[in-house]
Amino acid sequence: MKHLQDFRYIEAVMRAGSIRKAADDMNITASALNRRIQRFEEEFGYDIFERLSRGVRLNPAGELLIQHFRAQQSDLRRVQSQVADLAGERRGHVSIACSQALSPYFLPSQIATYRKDHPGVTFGVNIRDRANAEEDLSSFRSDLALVLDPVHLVDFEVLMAVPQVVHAVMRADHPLAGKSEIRLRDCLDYPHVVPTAAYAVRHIIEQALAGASSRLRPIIESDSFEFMRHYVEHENVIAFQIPAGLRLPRESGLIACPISTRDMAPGSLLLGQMRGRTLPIASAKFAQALVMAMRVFEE
Amino acid sequence: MKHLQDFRYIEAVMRAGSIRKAADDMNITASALNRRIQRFEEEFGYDIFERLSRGVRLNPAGELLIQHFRAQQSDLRRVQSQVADLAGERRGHVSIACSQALSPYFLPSQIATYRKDHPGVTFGVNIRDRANAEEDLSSFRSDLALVLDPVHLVDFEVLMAVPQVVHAVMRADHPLAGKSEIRLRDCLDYPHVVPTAAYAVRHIIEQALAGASSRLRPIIESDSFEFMRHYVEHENVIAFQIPAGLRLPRESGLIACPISTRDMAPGSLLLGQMRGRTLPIASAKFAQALVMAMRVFEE
DNA sequence: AAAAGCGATGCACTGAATGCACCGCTAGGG
DNA sequence: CCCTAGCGGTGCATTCAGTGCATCGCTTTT
Repeated sequence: MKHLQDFRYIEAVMRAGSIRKAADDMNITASALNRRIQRFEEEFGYDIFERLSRGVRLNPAGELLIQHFRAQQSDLRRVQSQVADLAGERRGHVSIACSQALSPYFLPSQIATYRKDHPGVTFGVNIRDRANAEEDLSSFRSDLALVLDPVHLVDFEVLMAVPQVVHAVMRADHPLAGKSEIRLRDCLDYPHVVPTAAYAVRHIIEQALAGASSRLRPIIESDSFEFMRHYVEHENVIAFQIPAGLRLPRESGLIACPISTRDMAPGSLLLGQMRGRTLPIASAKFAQALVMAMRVFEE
Repeated sequence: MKHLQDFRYIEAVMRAGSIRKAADDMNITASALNRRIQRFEEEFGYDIFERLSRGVRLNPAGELLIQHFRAQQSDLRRVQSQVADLAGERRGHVSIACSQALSPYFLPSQIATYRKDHPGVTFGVNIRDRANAEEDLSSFRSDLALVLDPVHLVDFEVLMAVPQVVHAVMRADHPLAGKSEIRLRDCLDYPHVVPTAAYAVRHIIEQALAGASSRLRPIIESDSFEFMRHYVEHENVIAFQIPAGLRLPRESGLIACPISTRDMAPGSLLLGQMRGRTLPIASAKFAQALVMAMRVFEE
């Protein structure tokens, strides 16, 4: 869309940090780009860049403006999607930021199910940790976010929330296997692997241990749940995961067992969007489908 | 802002109903305008006008697009206002749609009070009946609406609500004067003047009389509360008004007396904005001040 | 002191947007 | 039944806003 050209240039300058570099990126001369920005600032009424000796940087006014442009661009896509819908095309694109835990089973199966009914809809899946997912929403990079215990909750409008009790994952021949629930301190007596601090599961465990006498003594810290789950198959250790991130068929030889809620508060798996935003048709419909799917985790 | 030029042209065509008329209005040739619109439709991906033999008309896609443009334009004003605010200019513009009842006393005094502290803020006051006020919000013509019993409440986000018992206004020498509250049927035994059907006060009275044996026999129907209040000074009749629309000093010789709530449900005076919209700083601040002022009508 | 990198600006040029003239079509009226 | 008025659409010449080039003045780095 041509009327957003200025925005594209401004964003390029913001990214590049200098007009000349941005001009190079955008295949235009620095002088032309410079004048575009000067003209825009004049029309807008205020400078949006502060001129430094080594380039330029957005000032607070510019930050506000970028946010406006992003919202506007996203809303235009929503309008186009709605128009496509009433033109009977049934197309659309859904972008979703989600926690790593959901990437192997939950989200793929949900998307596959949805695409059976809506083959024209395409998806963008961005794996983000609990802090970054919200930023994805507010910068309009993702329409939806599916996150365990997000950090700030500003700009995060909750569409659905379900509790997720952390489970201990172990081999079926582990001494603790077979119980209906496990105490956290029992887990710590055995070798265990835990996620790094960026992950909600780690955060929940740390919270549970705050003030307690026991401490984590992980033999492995990892930022990959996939790695940890597979490691359990090799060494008889305990890993931790939430139900929505699990699918353990009998032949895998692994079992999952809930940690007692006496020891540990359940996490909250939240589906959310940017506060106040009207989602494109496709994203809104998919969010609806996710809400239905999440009901299985409700008590 | 130059990047909204296409929008201005599209809106002009929508208003004029034909490209040629719009071209005339916008001081451009019809061919240039025609091509701008064709180019835009191509970029956008869908036609936004249906071509009739006597001109053009927005199709549903166009309606959606216009709504998008209006929201975008309004949001750009908000950004400019916020930038002005952080530039220390403390300027801004507040547009408010309000019921006629509030135009003589309540709103002027509120605005005057506000402008004492914020002399840089300008105002646009649009008198609208209870149906039109909401349309003003959703087309972004007004930032705020202060309305008695609005009709639809779609897109209307309530910021504050206070009850308003309809009062009978009469001369101090009227037979009914001096009571602490009046029954509605007693009013009807005396000559009375009522607002026309577009007004909430009339609607409340009609609702109260639905199914009752008494009926309105107004000697005058008017769409001006100002006229009716002054008419009471000339002929000893009863008029109706809400407290927020009244200010009757002793020397006016008029008194107001509440109609018994046994006869008539109180109306609701609502302050609202377009649902989900982020208001410009100035409007949000003024809304806050109005909310405080409306508290005096709370029970 | 020199070099490198930056934003700003004067000047000539180019191409996208415009204006003009005209086409084909439809609705409404004599 | 034709005829005219009004409409959207289009080919072509023209114009001016946007661009590229060269260069300036400045700051930072070497």
